[in-house]
Amino acid sequence: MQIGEAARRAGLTVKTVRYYANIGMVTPRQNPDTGYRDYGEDDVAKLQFVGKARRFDFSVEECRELLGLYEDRNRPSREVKALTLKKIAEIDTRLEELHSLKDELSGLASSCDGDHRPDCPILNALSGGK
Amino acid sequence: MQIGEAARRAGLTVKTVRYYANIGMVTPRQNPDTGYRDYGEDDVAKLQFVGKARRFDFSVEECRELLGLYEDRNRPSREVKALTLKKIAEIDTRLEELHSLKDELSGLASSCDGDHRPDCPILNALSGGK
DNA sequence: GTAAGCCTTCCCCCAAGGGGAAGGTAAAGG
DNA sequence: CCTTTACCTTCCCCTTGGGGGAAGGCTTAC
Repeated sequence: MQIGEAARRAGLTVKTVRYYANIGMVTPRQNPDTGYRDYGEDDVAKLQFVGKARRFDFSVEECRELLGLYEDRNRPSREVKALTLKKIAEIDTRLEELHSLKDELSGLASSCDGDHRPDCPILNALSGGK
Repeated sequence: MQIGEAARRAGLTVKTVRYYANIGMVTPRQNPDTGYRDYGEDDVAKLQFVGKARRFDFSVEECRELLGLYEDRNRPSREVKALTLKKIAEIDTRLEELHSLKDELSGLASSCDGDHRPDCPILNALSGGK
C-alpha cells in the first residue's frame, strides 16, 4: 500500500512516516514502477508500535531500541522492563521538577494582588538575587 | 564589563548571553575601541532576571514579555499575574499528562516478569491495537 | 617570542518533524 | 483526448535554546 494509507492506518502523518523511513526505523519496500514507497502489513504494525511508544514519551532512539527488541523473538523481557523502568524514573524526575516549579509560582501568584497597581511581588522575586 | 564577567555574575554561559544579545533581549553597549560588548550593572540585573524566569520554565518569548513589564514601572500587576497563572495552567496540564503516562507505564512494568524469558506484556501492549 | 586568556563573527549540530515548492504519475470525469 | 484531483517524490528552510568549534584579533605575562 502507499504511504498515505499506511499513515492513516497507523494514526501518523505522512511526514512522520516518511521521516521514519529516512532515519531507517521503518523501511518499506519500493515500488519499482512508480518509485513510491510500498508498505506491507508488517510495516504498518511497526508504525503503530512506534506511534504508541512515542505517545508513551519514548524518544525516537528508544523506539528504535524497543522495535529491535520487539522484532527479536528471543530477547529476555528483562531488557524491555529495564527500558520501561528507566522511562518511569525520568518521568518521576520531571514530575518533581514541575511540582516544585508549580509550588513556587503558585506562591508568587497568590502574593500578587493582580490589580491596576504596579507593585508586583512576582517581578520582585524574579529580580531578586539568585 | 566584558561578556565573560557579566555571564559569570548572571550564572549563565557566554554563549547564552551572546544569544540574548543577538535576539535583542538584553542588548549591551559596545566598546568602540575593542568592538567588545560592554555590560553595565543594569544589564547584569536583566540577565539575572531572565535566567531566573527561564528556570521557572518561562519561554524566551515570555521572558521578553516579563522583562518589558519589569522595565515598565507603571504596568498593572494584573498583567504579570495573568502570565504567571497561564504558566501554572500549562504546568498543570503537563503534570496530568505525565501522571497518566506514568500510571500506564507502571501498570505495564509491574505486569512484566523482567526475567530471561521472551514473553513480555509491555511489548504486547505496545504492539496491541490503537 | 610565545603562550594564555580574553573577545569577535560564522557556520553546523541536536529532536522530531511541519510547511511548502517543484515536479512526476494515476485514475476519473467530461 | 484533455483536464482536474489526488496521490506521490525530493529538496530546502523553520522551529527552541542554545552548544561546539573554527578562524581571527587583542592584550598581558613570562
